[in-house]
Amino acid sequence: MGITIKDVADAAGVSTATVSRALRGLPNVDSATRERIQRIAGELDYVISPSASRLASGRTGCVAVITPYIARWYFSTVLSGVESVLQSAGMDLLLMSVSTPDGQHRLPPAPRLRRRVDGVLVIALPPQDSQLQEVLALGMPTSLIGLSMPSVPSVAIDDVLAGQIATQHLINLGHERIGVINGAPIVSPYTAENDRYRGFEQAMLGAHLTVDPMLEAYGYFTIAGGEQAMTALLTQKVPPTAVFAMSDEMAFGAMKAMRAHGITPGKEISLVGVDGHDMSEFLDLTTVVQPVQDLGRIAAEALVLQLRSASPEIAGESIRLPTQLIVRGSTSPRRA
Amino acid sequence: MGITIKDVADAAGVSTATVSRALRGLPNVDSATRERIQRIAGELDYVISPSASRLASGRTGCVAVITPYIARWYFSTVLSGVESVLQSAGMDLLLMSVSTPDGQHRLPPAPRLRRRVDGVLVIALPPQDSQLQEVLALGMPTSLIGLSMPSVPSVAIDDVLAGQIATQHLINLGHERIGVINGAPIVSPYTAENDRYRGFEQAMLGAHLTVDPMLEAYGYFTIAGGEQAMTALLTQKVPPTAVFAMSDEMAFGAMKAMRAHGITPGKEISLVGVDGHDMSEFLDLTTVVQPVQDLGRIAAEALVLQLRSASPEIAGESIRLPTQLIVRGSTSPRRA
DNA sequence: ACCTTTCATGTAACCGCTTGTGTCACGGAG
DNA sequence: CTCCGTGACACAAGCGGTTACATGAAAGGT
Repeated sequence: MGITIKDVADAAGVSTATVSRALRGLPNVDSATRERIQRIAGELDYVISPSASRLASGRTGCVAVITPYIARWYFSTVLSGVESVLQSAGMDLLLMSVSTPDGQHRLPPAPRLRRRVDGVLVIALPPQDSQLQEVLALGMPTSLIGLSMPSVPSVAIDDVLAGQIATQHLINLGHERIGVINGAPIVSPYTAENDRYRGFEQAMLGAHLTVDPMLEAYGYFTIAGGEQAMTALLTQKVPPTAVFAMSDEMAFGAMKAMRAHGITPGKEISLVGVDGHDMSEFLDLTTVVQPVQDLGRIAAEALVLQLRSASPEIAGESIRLPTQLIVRGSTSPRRA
Repeated sequence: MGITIKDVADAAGVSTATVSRALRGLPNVDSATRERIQRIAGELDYVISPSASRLASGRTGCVAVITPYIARWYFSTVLSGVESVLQSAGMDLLLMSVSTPDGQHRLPPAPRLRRRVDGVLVIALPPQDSQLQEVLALGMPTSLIGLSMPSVPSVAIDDVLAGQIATQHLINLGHERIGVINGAPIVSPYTAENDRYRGFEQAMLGAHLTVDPMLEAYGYFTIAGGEQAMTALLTQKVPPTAVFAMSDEMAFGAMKAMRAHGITPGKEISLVGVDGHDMSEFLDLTTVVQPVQDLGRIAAEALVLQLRSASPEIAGESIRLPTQLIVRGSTSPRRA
C-alpha cells in the first residue's frame, strides 16, 4: 500500500541497498547520490517500515519503561525525563505498568519484552520483586531508576544520605523525640525507604539519641498512608515533636492528620519529607529534594549510550545524583 | 539466535503455517494438534517475533498516545487509564510527548507514527494545534481525549456543563461578583477552557448577572498561573466575592495568592475549580470532578474495538462522560 | 604501463512470520 | 461404486528492509 524502498530505488535509478545506506547515513555512498536519494525519498514521502527494518537488522529501536504506577507524581516525573531523552534519540518508548491503576497485580511484563525491545528501564521496583527478577533474567540491557541493586546499573539518589540529612535537620533544630513515617515494613534491603531509614538511624545514633520504636508508623506511600500513620503517632501518649516522612506525599497526609488534631505543622510538630514534590512549596513543607526528572533523563541517556555502542556486557555503572535540603515552614526549633 | 517458528514446527512435525494458525487460535486446526503445538511452544519457550509478525501481517499491535505533558496530574491520570486497557488488550503503548518537559516544542510526532502504530490517542491537544492536524492528516484511527472536535471521535466531559455547574453553585450561594481564572485567551473554539467559559457565561446570563471583563484573569494551567491570575484579581479596586478557576491546579495557585493577601478561601472569597485533582480533598477545594482515568480508559477501549473490528471508516462516536460537583470548604454563602 | 587498493554500487540471501492456494484423505450423497 | 464437499495441513510467495559479498572503475604505487 505504501511506498517502499524499491520505489525510491527505482526513482533514483539505484539499488535498494544504496538507498538503505544513503538514508541511514552509512559510509561508502557518494555524497551526490546520497543527496539525490534523500531528495527523492522526501518527494515521495517515503518512510521506512520499522517492522521490516527491525526484522532485518535485529534491532527494534524500542525501550520499555516498567513502572509500578503511572499516575503518581514521582513516577510520572521520572517518566517525563525518560521520554524526553528517548524521543530525541529517536527511540520508541513502550510503557508498561506492573499493576493496574487500582493497584492490583497484573500479568508480568517480562514475556512481553522478549524480541520486542532493545533495553529496559525499571522505575523503583524493589529488588526482590518477582516481576523485576523476571525482567532481569531476560538478560537484556537494563537499568534501574530510583533504586540501587548490586550488579545492576542504576540511577538513584543516596537514600541513606537523604534520610540522614532530613533527620539531622530536625536534630539541629533541637528535636529529640523524632518520629518516622515509613512504608510498609518489608524485610528487604536496597529499597529506598529502608535506606532512608538507615540514614535516620545513623543520624540519631550520631547525635546520641534513641530510636524509639513507638515513634514509628507505617503506611502506603500516599497521602492516605501518611495520614493514617501520623494519626497513629498522634494518638501516642507522648507524641514526637518532629516527624520524618519518607516521602512528600506521606508528609502531606501527615499534615492532614495534624490539622485534624488541631496541630499546625511547623509549630507544635515539625515535619520533613523527601522528594521535592510539586506541591511541597505550596504546602510550605521542608523537604529533601531529589532531581526526579534527571533520574529518568540520565538513566535513559546511559541506556541509549549502551545500546548505541552495542557493548553487550559492559553494563553501565551506577550513578548517584545529589539531593538538597530545602527548609520551609513545616520545620522549626523545638519549643521550650 | 532465538527460537523461531520453524523450530517449533520441526519439533511438532508440522509446517510453520500450522504452528502459526494454532498459536493464534485460527480455525481449521485439529484440537489435538493445536494442543500439542502449544505445549511444545511452551516447552521451547518460544515467543513470536513481533517484527516478523508485523511485517507479514501489516498490523503492528501498537497504539501511540500523544500528549502535551506527561508529568501533570491530568495527563498522567488519563495515561494510566489508557495503559490499563491497552495492556489487557495485549497492545503496545507508545508514548510520545509533544513538548519537552520544559515546555518547548519538539519535532512533530506525526512522521514517527506512520507504519509504526495502528491507532492514535491524543490527549487534550487543541483542535487548531498543528501537531494534531498533522496526526489527523495521517488518516489512521484516532480518537481524542478531553476535547471534542467535529468529525473526530472523542471522549470528554461536557465542559460547557461543567462551567455552568461550577458557576451556578456560586450563584446559588448568593454571589454576584464572580471572577474567572482562565487559560490564555486563545481564539479557538472547542478547547476545554473555552467551553467552560461558555458555561460560565450561560449561568451568569441565566441568573441575570453581568459578566464583568474586569473580573477575568488569565494564566497557565498551573499553580503558578493560577497564583498570578488570582493576584491580578485581588488587586482590582473591588475584587470578586467568588472565583471560578478553570482547573484545580489553577485553583491551588489562587489559594496561594489569597493566603498571601491574608484571605482565607471559603471565607472572604469562595473558590471553585474543575478536575477533582488528587489534592483537592486535602486542600478542601470545591470542585467539579471529572472521571479523568475513565476518560483514558474508555477512549482506549473504543479504539481497541475499532482496531479489532478492522472497520476502517466507521469512526467511533464521541462519548460524553458525566461530571459531579463536590462541595467542600472553599465555597460558602456570600457574606452580608 | 601494470598491479593493487579503495570506493561506490549492485546482487541476492536472508530476517521470521502470515496467508492464499494446493493437496490429500475421509465421508456422505447419489 | 463414483463424485464431490470439507476439514487438516503443507507449500511457497511474499512483507520491506539489511548486509555480506561481488563487481567494476578510478586512483595510486612502483
